Amino acid sequence: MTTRVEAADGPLMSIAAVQRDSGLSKDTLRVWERRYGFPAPLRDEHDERLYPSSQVAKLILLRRLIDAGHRPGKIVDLSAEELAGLMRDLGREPQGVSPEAREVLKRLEAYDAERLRGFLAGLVVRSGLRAFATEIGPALAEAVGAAWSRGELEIHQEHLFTEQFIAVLRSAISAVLGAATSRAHPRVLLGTFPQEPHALGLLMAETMFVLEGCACVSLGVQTPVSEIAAAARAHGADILALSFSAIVPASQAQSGLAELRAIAPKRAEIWAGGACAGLRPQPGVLVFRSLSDIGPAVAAWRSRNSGAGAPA
Amino acid sequence: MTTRVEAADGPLMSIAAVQRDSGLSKDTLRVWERRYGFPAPLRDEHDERLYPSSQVAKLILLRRLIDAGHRPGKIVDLSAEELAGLMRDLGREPQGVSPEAREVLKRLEAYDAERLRGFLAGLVVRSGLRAFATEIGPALAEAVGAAWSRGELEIHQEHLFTEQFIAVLRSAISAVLGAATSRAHPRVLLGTFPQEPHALGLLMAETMFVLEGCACVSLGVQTPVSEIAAAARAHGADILALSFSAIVPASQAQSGLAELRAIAPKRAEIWAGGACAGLRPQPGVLVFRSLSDIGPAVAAWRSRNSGAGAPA
DNA sequence: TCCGCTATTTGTCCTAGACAAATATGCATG
DNA sequence: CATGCATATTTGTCTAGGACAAATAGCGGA
Repeated sequence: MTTRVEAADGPLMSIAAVQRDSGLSKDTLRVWERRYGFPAPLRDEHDERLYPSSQVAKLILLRRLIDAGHRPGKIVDLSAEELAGLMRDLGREPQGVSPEAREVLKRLEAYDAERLRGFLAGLVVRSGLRAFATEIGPALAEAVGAAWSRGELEIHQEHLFTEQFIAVLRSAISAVLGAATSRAHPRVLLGTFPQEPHALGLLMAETMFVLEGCACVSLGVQTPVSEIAAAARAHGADILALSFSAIVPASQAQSGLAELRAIAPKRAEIWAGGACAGLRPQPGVLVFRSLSDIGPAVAAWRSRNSGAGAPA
Repeated sequence: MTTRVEAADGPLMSIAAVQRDSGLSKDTLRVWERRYGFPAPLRDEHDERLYPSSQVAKLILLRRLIDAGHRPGKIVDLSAEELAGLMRDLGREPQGVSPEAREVLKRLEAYDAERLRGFLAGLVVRSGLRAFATEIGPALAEAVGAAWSRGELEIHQEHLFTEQFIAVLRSAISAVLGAATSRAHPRVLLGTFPQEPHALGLLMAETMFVLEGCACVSLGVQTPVSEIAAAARAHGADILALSFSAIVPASQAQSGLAELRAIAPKRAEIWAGGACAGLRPQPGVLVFRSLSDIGPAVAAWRSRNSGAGAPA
């Protein structure tokens, strides 16, 4: 009755394509349809679901709001306008963005990659790499994320920011690396679990370790737990540093850490950190709330292990 | 009857964890069990599958062989030894590896990240960035991939190689970038589809465009098709460059390209390339078989569009 | 205000059948 | 002998609704 004809509002997508673009699993898409009546895809001649892009757009919006703490049942029936309103409330900054963040957002809106990169590089030079990696950089990343949830930026602009940020951090790291550190201690192995595709947190952590003069090896993102343990043996790592962004469910982070602790060499400490909310310490696993804690922790490690290469 | 007791050979994994580590979908895991009798996971008290790590290891091996062209039904019943034999046949290099590749493999086996990076950086300096990005680099990547299929390297060593390779390429790119290119033409937007997490091919392509003096903006990996189109408008892109590794099913690459062609600005050309086997040209989409074709293609673009900023 | 218990919500897992898409095979033709 | 095409097989993804664990909210008491 009230169902307006929605066909022909753009291409129709299969459930697999919607899973890709929305990040909601096929199971979830089907169970929402059963429970809430949304999404309500069309069907092809073989009864397979075909999602109009308007519904996909709403699903993506719902996904963002759920990640931010809303519950599916409460918001699934809201209209597109109401959802947009929630998004705006969400990204409202606590106490105004910094002038640096304003500048970054301006560059992103103009889609000016080159100046954005120059600006970020300038920030590193002016404030120093340490302050950039611990304070300024994370604040910028958060401001960009917030602007995105407010709907002021599109995903591709966030991608653009991430790319430039990574480029700037990488080149700063290799500049610091000039002073060789291969025989330094502690030997740090960095990585993320397979669920975690975000390289930015990992790179900021690497920056901190490099600044402390540690011997760093990064495995990059999405390394299976068993491989991290194997790499730890091969590298003779003293510390395994794992990065978790907010998208990783705390439960998965915890169980992954427990598994890693079980199979990693005993002499290697496990240090975990990142924006993931429910991250808690467990036996043999340290949790870092802030990147600036890494420096003191490395110093503490060194005084603990000052006797020899191997701990007591 | 012949089922040996396999419990307690390491931690047991849920179907979701196996999907992560093996890359086989839950649906596939269940249907293989039904059809071939493998895998044959244990069950917990709620009848949920629990995979012993020996079976997961075999699944990962099967996955690699299938990616390389074997058929599931033919190899699923083979023993671990027979599968290992197939892997070795697979990775047999056509005509011996280069001395450079030997050096790289040696460094990887010793897990010596720092020297590996130094060696790669030295190669760039000695042979020049162009030769490195088109010839030497891809050959090294292939040699590492082959060594991995032969079972001589572990995944974490491949990760390590990729990390160092990316670091070296990035710093070379930013060195070239010193000469500002923001107002240069063509304006190139680079990215990959959501199915494609590999950054390396994209980075090599970016290197080529930067060397040609194009104004490059990379969105990084895994950008949804609709966002690539939106970014193309914002950036005023002349060329959209998409990278596809072998893991992307050709069908998905083709349909994604068709969709992109439909929604991207008409004035933007679409250039696709990479190791993906079934990649074929389609109306409005050029396919590049080799990175070294990029240079001439850019020159051709320039002579086509020499009149004004906008094409005819 | 904080903690612990119970109720509700929500995502994931289950089965087994169906069929599309991808690949292989057989056969005819140049 | 190679090449193209039609048919057969293999393989992955989709379907349904029920079940239940895990996550979260709400309530009551200290």
